[in-house]
Amino acid sequence: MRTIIIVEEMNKIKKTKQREAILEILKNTKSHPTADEVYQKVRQKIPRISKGTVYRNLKLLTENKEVMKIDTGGTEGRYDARVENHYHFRCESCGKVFDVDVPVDTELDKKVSQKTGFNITHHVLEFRGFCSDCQKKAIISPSGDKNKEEV
Amino acid sequence: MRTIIIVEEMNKIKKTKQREAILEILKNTKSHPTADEVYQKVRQKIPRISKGTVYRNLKLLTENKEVMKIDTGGTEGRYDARVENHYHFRCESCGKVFDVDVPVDTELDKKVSQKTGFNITHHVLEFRGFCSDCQKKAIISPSGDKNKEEV
DNA sequence: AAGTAAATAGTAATGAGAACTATTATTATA
DNA sequence: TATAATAATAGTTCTCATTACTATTTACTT
Ligand SMILES: [Mn+2]
Ligand SMILES: [Mn+2]
Ligand SMILES: [Zn+2]
Ligand SMILES: [Zn+2]
Repeated sequence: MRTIIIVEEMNKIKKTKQREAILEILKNTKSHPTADEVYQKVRQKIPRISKGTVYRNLKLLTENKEVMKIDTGGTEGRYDARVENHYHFRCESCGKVFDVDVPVDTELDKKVSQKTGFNITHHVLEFRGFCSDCQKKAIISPSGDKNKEEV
Repeated sequence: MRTIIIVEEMNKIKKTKQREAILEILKNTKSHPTADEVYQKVRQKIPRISKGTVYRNLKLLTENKEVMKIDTGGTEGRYDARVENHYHFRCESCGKVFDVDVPVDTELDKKVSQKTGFNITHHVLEFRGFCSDCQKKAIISPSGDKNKEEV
């Protein structure tokens, strides 16, 4: 009787056109789309793709670090093919998310690690406010008008 | 016929023991509880309180800036009676959230505002990694054991 | 070409949170 | 204090993002 040690019993990941299409879409957009937005886009190429497939592959791609999930700001996750750590800005009016290209402060992680004793792997930084478009659109309503009433 | 101008037709907020109990709980904890955790806690004082009441009041208190909602890190919102901006650390193993007391970099907001043209009101910063407890608990499994197999 | 295991489409289930509604509690007023 | 007005509650249903399930299809191995 021979003894065989199987060193690695790895799950083999098969290449599919669905997953490739999803990755391609994320590589070609800067808008940080939600799962549903990715779904709408990929349907143009693969009309019979199911939403479950989109979710499953977004998760897989995230686990494999081929894309990153932005989990800040409420309910919907957003996806980003730019996988190295970087910062974002989220408009509190329209909800759009933009890249903010200032250097990532890795020293801060070390500093806080020292101070707190936590093992810090990274940090997530999101700026909030109003984007250029929403600033333009903002209409200052005449003071009090809404709640004035004649009796 | 007299003309009366009602300058302000304000929604009057009534004081309730439910809302006061919720606020009290948040003021007396540092653990950044979820809505459900607040619900479990407040039931000890008001057993017949409903979950909807907890959600509604957490929203109201957040709108009134008496508490703040932490909306980073996935699905569940967490609540914090410390309302001035400050940073957090989230353990990626147990999910606990801790305060990180380093000064908030408001200059960064100005800098990014200038650079991008966004009207930035604030930023949200969350450190990620493993808390002290989870570092201790971590057991390094003998290399490959899990996937070794005898045939 | 045949065998296998992973991935898919389609559908059902889950779970956080919001909406709805009849009843109750709080505040204003006579 | 009694009465009236209306905000808030309890309990329930609904919504919506995401995951789980399952029979069928597809990709890779031999
Ligand atoms: Mn990005
Ligand atoms: Mn805090
Ligand atoms: Zn905007
Ligand atoms: Zn932990």
